[in-house]
Amino acid sequence: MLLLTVIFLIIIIILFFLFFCSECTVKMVREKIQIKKIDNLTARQVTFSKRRRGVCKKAQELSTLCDAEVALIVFSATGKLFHYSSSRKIIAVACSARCMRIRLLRYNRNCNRQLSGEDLQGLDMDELMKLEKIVQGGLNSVVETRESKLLEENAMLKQQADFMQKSEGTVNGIHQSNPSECIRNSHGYDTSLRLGLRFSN
Amino acid sequence: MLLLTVIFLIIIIILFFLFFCSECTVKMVREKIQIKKIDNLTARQVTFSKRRRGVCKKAQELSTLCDAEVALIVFSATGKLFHYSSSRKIIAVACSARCMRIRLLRYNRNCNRQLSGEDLQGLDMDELMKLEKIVQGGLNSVVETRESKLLEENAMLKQQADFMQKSEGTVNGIHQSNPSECIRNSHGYDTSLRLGLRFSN
DNA sequence: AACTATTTATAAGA
DNA sequence: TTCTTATAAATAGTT
Repeated sequence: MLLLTVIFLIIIIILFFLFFCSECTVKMVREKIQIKKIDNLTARQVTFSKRRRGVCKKAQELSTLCDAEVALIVFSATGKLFHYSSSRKIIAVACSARCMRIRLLRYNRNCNRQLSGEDLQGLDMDELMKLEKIVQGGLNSVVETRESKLLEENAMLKQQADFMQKSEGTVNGIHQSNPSECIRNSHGYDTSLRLGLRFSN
Repeated sequence: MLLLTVIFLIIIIILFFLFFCSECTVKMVREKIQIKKIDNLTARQVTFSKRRRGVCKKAQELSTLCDAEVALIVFSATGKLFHYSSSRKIIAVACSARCMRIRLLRYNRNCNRQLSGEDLQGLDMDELMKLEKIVQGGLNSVVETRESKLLEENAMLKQQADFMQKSEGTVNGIHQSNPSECIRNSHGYDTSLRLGLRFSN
């Protein structure tokens, strides 16, 4: 009887020991990370690889579960492009809307100077939220005055082309040297791409 | 002594009971979900709201931790737009690249017909991965022949405008009726936006 | 909107 | 890079 009691006591003690031991190691082994730039290059690259896949998966799931259209665009610090889009149209829609806005801005301003590279850089989705009203108010005038605006439009397009050509071959101001290294996405495509655009913060 | 032993036995039994009880309820209370469209409308909307915030947070974290440029664009099933972008440029870069590609395709094809709505819908990021080579091979000819192509370019732009105007006010083929309902993003902006574009699958 | 039991993502280490 | 493990984080179901 005494022996039995001792055995049970030992079992209880072992259980408590295991419990508290794991409690202690919790805080030793892994702390929650701070959301700030990871200093160590290797760790940053590993985390990028893991989390990029994680975000992409989440985006896909959101699209499938909730019948939503989702597009995700990621440029690594080395200038590689990765993307996911739930349908072929979502990027086209966003870009068409943005192109519309650029052109409508020009009409509404009655501005004759050429659109500069800086103007192009400053336009993004943050400004798209005002698109609807601008489209409603400005589209008719676009159509009505388009004949007299042909050259103006083309000046803008030409400037866009020049802007891209000027920065050709540099990303983050550094010439890329390893074009063959690439990662394939979930569709099996090579999405590694040097965009040929300056991309500074 | 006997009493003590019995007490320990009872403790052990209770522990095991609790253990197995929780094991059983595991499979009762929550199964892992299948990644397919959620049938119930309310559940789908709730999940959309939760997961959209989740993906957006993940995108932000990826950008901060790994020094990457990230853009996320989400259209809900009702046509509302939500987005996150780590810098003001990433969408502009993607759109500029896409616009370049549309125009270069036209030059390379030596095609005189007007770009149709279908052509616009078919172009997206999947094709952007080939951009660099096209830019390298085609940009010079763009600049050289631009004078004779002014009208052709404008035909394309005009067609884009018409395409947007034709579908004005409908998303997924359904007229929206609640323009005032909106959700603010992390920047505090109203990103709810009816794009005025047909958006079918 | 809040809770919580569970699944999922992922940091650290190998 | 990929695997494992243990913890942190996200979230499905419920209230």
